[in-house]
Amino acid sequence: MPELPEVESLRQILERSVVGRTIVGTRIGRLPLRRKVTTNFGPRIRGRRIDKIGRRAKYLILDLDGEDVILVHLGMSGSLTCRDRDFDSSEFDRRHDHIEFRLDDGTRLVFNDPRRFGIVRLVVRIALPDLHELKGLGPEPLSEAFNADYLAAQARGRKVAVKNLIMDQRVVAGVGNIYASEVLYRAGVRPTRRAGRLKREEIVRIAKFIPIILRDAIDRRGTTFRNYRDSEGRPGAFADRLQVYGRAGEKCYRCSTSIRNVLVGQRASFYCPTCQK
DNA sequence: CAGATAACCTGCGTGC
DNA sequence: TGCACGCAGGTTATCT
Repeated sequence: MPELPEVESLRQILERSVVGRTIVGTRIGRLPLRRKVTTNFGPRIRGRRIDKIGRRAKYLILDLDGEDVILVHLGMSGSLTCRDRDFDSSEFDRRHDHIEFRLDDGTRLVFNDPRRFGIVRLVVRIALPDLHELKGLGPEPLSEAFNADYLAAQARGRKVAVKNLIMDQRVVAGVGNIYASEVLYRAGVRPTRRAGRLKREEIVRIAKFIPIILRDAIDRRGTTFRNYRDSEGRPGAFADRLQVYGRAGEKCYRCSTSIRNVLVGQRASFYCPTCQK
């Protein structure tokens, strides 16, 4: 269920805990996931050192020494957690633990995903840019490439609801359902507005708040709405900052109007009918 | 082509 | 308690 801030928080945790560690073995649980991991997975990564942890959109990229990288997507229900050496191995959950990476310091990195919408793929590094998963992704919302002019160009002539536009990974990579609602609340724009009908000033506000909200969420290690936990088992503190998501029927913190929940593109979308036009 | 919808899969909370 | 139902933070194939 993670969006960009949750994946980035995970990246930062792994950067501190597993970079420099060598994979000494793997254990396979249920599988398959949304895509095949690769053939010969275990033998191919045994003995490889994890050199770097990167991120692109909601994808995590574990850089190994040699030519391979491991691409990870958490889907709706995935998690990648560290288990230390005294974690009882009988607690390996064959139903939802799909892959366990055993590291040379005795810890284990476990990919768990009940709904199996996630992806773990071993690919060669040079193939990364052409990879089906990464190919069509839009700019990183925290990069210079994402700005008001760019967003205006993307919105021009489009009839989709603005919320769908900013959740479209080809337009901007990393915004999901929670942060889309939060961004539009801060920008004062209703989620149902047609993208092509937005005024320049509204586009400017949306483009401005996307990185602001995402950065704030990263600083707070993401959002725990239901049961999301970061890789160290801690809930994300951005939950306390949510202005509209999950607050249907509750009062807007700014004007006390009752927050509404409407379906936009089959997804729950929360907004304040007074603060958002 | 853009846009809308269905599908993928499982768990959990709710209401009867 | 049991059960049917709706809903979930994502992506993508397939329709119109």
